[in-house]
Amino acid sequence: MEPAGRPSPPSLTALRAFEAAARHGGYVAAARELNVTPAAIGTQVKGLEAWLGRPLFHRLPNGLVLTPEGRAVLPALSAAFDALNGAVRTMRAVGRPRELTLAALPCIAQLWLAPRLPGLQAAFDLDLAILTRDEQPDYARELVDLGLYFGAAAPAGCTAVVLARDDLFPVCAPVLAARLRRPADLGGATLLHDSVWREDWPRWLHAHGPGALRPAREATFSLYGIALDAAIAGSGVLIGHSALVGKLLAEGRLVAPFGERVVTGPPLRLIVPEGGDGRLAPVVRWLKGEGGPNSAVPHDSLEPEPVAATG
Amino acid sequence: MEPAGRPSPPSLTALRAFEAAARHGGYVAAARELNVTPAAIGTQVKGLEAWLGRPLFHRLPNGLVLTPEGRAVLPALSAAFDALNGAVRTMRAVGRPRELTLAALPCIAQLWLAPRLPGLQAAFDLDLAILTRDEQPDYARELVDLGLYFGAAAPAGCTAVVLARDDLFPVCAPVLAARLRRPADLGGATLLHDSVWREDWPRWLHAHGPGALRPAREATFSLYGIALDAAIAGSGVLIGHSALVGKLLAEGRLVAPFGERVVTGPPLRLIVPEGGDGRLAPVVRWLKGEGGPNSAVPHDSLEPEPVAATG
DNA sequence: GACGAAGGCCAAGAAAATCTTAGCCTGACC
DNA sequence: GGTCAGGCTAAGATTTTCTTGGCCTTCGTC
Repeated sequence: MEPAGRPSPPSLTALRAFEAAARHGGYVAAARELNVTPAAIGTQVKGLEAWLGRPLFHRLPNGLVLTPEGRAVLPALSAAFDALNGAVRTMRAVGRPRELTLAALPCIAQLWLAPRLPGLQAAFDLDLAILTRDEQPDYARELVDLGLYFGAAAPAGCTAVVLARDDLFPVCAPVLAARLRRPADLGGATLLHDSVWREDWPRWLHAHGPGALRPAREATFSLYGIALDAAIAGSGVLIGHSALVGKLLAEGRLVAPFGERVVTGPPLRLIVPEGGDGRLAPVVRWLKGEGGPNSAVPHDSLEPEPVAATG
Repeated sequence: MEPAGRPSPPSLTALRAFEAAARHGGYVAAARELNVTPAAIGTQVKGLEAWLGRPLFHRLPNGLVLTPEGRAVLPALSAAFDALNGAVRTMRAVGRPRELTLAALPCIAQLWLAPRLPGLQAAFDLDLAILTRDEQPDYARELVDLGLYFGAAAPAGCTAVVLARDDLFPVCAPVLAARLRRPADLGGATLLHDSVWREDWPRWLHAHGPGALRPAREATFSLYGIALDAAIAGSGVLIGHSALVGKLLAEGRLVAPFGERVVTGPPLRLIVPEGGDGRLAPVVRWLKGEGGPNSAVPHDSLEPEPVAATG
């Protein structure tokens, strides 16, 4: 019953499943994007191949590779779905002009964005939806108007505005700082880690630390915000991100015992999907204005120099 | 459960239903295009409006009118679906390079195309699918590679090649022709009609007929091919279309009793959707070559003049 | 002014598409 | 050689989508 002859088009679901699988090079990733199981993707792709009458993927033992046919149609398909998603985006923007969806790293949402939310809402009368996600969303596919992430470059199809440079340096509660005069003193302290930023301490120590450091204790937190709370509570020393801890430093709840010794990470960027509606521009401008003054880094010497993107 | 907050996109089905409804300006037409019932379209559109949070159509007593929101998003949506359909078209072309789908008016399929099919298949080794439809398909939406219709102009998004001019004139079996020396003689004959070409006789009579004609009898057929069979059988006089009856005239099975008295209708055109794959070009060329010689009109005076495409 | 056709709306149930679960298989990698 | 990741399949469940049938309004016709 498969070569029915009637040129009834394949289902849109199948096309979308194939497009996602082809773009990601695998069912698992495609399934994640579409919020289904890999088996569902596989079924749809198989159906599409049946409709076509020939395979779209070579099933190699270690994964999928597009056939020439598949490779030939993927660009057009992807472009079409991008257009479709763009249409949906403008549709929502037209339908709910006051709604704005922001995606951000959880810690950015908590530490950078949250304090600025009242001001943002006061300035624009917006209904804000905050989406906290560890990975940047696919702006072409998801209904996200803006993103807030650390990154060296803008994702494809987006422009990016640097909101604040990001310098990494140890921070701790004032009571602990008294005992920390030189990096070597960290040997007697508890080092606090964030699980997704495991490299923060190694990077800083590599640049500024004593040769071999064996800290007294270590603790790892799955959320940077919690780690910061622990640091404030005096539990140990955490690597602070200047873009996020500026306010806490200004308030004196945290101090930077080795203030001038920093390493520089990718800056905090505001990601603006291209082709967005005009109502975004003032918001972008406002957020950009917020970036500078309020995220004050504690070292004047670092301020004037504009940040260059690193590979 | 409708304002869920999660920006999950609307279903592709709903988008497609809305797009079709907006394009056609009504659920009924959209339902026809998508092969569902109007109620299904209505449900989907309602769901999309619920997702959006505001209506896309004004429900006026006499029909639907797009709201400003709807009007704002329609172009982008239509373009996206056009792109999607284009992608599917190239997909199928890539997957089955030997397959070609031709849409044609039933009478054209029977009288013009059928005799040429063997030659076409011999020339190109194609798997042909013939789709007979009274109305031209929407080439951007349906998997149709070529169309054969009478028409004054090419549909939007298509180019057209004139295959043959179309002149209308009475035809009948030779035995009947003896009694028809002047148009006034038609008063004693049976006039054969085609139900979709009801205007053929009036048009011809208006141009060439006697003032007031009361034919002896009339008969109407729902298919032109059947009407032609009736004419061949001597049942009456039919308006012949030069593009379709050339062969029958050449064989002598029909004659044109008032040969030089014709009215000209829209020419027979080959419709070529733009953006088609390259494999179409030779087929178009072949069909164009077929148009001239084989569709011989019975009057030499008409032959030499080449037909120019009209706007 | 009654009537029928056309078009849209709705609710309930049917049908179909889609998705998940669970188990199997493969090659890759330690 | 065990484990893991990724793809395949079948069967059954779930969700989405569609149809049916009835109601309502308007419009054009007689």
